[in-house]
Amino acid sequence: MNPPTIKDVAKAANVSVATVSRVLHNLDGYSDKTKQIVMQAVEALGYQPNAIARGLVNKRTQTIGVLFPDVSSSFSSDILHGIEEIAQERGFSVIVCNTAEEGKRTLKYLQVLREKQVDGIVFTSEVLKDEYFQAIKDMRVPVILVNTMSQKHMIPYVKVDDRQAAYQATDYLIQKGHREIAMISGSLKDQIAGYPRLDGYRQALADNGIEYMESRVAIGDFELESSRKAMQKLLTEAPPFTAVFAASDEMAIGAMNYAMEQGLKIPEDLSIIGYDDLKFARMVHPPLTTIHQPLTLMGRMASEKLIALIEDKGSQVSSSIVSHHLVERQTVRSKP
Amino acid sequence: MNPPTIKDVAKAANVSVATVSRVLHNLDGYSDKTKQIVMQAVEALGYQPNAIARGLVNKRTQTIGVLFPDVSSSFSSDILHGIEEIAQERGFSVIVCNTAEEGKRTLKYLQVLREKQVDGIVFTSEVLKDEYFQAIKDMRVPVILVNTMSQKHMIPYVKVDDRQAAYQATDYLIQKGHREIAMISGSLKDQIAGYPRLDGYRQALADNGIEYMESRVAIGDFELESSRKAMQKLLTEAPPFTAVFAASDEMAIGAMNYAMEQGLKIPEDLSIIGYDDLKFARMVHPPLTTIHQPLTLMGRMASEKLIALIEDKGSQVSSSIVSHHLVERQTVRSKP
DNA sequence: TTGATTTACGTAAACGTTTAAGCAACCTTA
DNA sequence: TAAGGTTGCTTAAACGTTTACGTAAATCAA
Repeated sequence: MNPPTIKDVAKAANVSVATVSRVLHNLDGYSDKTKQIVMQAVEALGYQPNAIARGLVNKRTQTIGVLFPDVSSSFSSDILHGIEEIAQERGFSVIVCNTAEEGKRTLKYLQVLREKQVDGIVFTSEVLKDEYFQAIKDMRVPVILVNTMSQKHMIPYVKVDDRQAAYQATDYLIQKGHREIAMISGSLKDQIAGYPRLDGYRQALADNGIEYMESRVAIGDFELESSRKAMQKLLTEAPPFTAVFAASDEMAIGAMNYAMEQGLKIPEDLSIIGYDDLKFARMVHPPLTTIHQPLTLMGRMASEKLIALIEDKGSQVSSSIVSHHLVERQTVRSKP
Repeated sequence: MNPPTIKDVAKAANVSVATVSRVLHNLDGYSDKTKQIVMQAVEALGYQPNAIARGLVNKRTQTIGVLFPDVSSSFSSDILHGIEEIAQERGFSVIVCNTAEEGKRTLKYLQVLREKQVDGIVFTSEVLKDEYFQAIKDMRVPVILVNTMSQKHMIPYVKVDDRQAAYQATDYLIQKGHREIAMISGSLKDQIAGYPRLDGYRQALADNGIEYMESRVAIGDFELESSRKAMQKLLTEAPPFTAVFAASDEMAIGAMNYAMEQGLKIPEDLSIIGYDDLKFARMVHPPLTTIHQPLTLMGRMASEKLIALIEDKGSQVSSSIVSHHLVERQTVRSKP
């Protein structure tokens, strides 16, 4: 009635469970004949190993936990895709956790992951608060950061160089002949995707001898609605500009839509460049020129690193700054 | 050195493990004083239960597996979000599986889920092949279908009525005064999102006394590129039309972009209605009028049903046809 | 032939829980 | 006071594996 266990197989094959276990694992210590018999019994009973029991003795679950601020975002799910791909290749399962950016939920999830004895954790797109760090440290499993990093703790991470990418985006606009360039930034308190991108923008202006004007930067929250407002503000209050660098694709698109509604033509009247290259960047019209972040690749890399740490404790893995690149589509025009 | 176990707690509190287990589970059979002592020991040692050991004896892992054809799609990740939300509320973890629509991968994943002793499975957006069904049946855990169903097997599912939704989309165009209506459909072999939607379209035409013309339907694969081609074909080969119903948002957007590139104005020259209401439907310009599928809700419902089946075997849960609705944005105009 | 080595197993402990069964001490009740 | 109940525990088996250790038989070397 119950699923057959290794004992049932042993009984059926008239050997001990140790022998069954050994043939199942391709160890040695049995004759070819016994191997045949055991295999037949396995077949006949339809035996499937129980990973829970195995996990108990091995202290390994072949499972990793992944935390996202919002699993349903295009951003997160691309990363997840990469993580899952490698994990599955290497025989690991992944438990997804949606933190909703809430500390309580996050901590609760960390506890669940601990109780479930996951072998490692990847933590994405949020700042690693001290309490999270402590919780993870307590559970003594490796952790990899994706699209975030920690100054305070030496934890391997995978991310692009936001400052440099923002620099490049801005510089591109400048090379295209623009000199009055506005920016729609995320919160400056955001040490990952906020401040550094603004800083890259500022640096690019400086290096090209263009004055930085605070009145030309508006702050959003990386999402659509906020950037419509930001755009409205820029259009009414800022000194004139011919191009905008938005710190996320979603904000770029919000800005673009608002501008179009105001009768501006993109890119004829206004050039826009985004950041992320999410799937919908190429779906909008005109398709968005933007900074590409290789999210799936980042997920894969994180998975690789994590599994390396799990399988070879002792080994040190380093952080990776992955290379972004600018993808030219149709929202930026050359200014004569 | 090793994490403390229930035995360590027992030793520290000078009681048996059974007693510790009971106070941890709020059963009775101990005095208030012992409870205090045990709790103190738990605190002092920082004891955390081991869910693997627990799973072994309880034959319950509090884990469910979820299979997606493509985890990174906006569609899947919205469903996942809903599933995760309820699961976490009810104390379940979710393992994500990306089948990539490959039979081999799917079967491999089903085996992994079996070995990991998941308590239930949700299977989404793909036809449940016989071999999948057999594998799941063999593992004797409940399963819920989302955005798909099985004629052959009685398995509870959660989905919208595709035929009816397509009917409604088409009928809406007709009510808006259109009579020459093209359709960009998915593959007619697709028994879920392909044929039924075409059929709904056809039925709506018929009910309004409009002739169905095969030359006005083009076939795509639900994705962007295919619908550009489909649109091109319609524009060059089909009898003139004033509106298009696309069987997915992504196809609607591809069609829309192609039309705009050809100089058509949306919705002045051509009305378009989509299907899905994915996140980017409101991001494009003009924002897409479309059929809303409540994906997150569907995920939640699936989770609820699955957990009900897990917790109360014996109980029968029914399928749900969830209600879609049409969301009016700006890609359809009233024809005078 | 003898002793050593190898082969082919079996035995049993261990992993960290839950829980049925048992039991001593105390409390009722008649 | 004896029989029965209750309270507050402990003991030990069980869940399904892995694996260190033991051992009998077969093989080998000298």
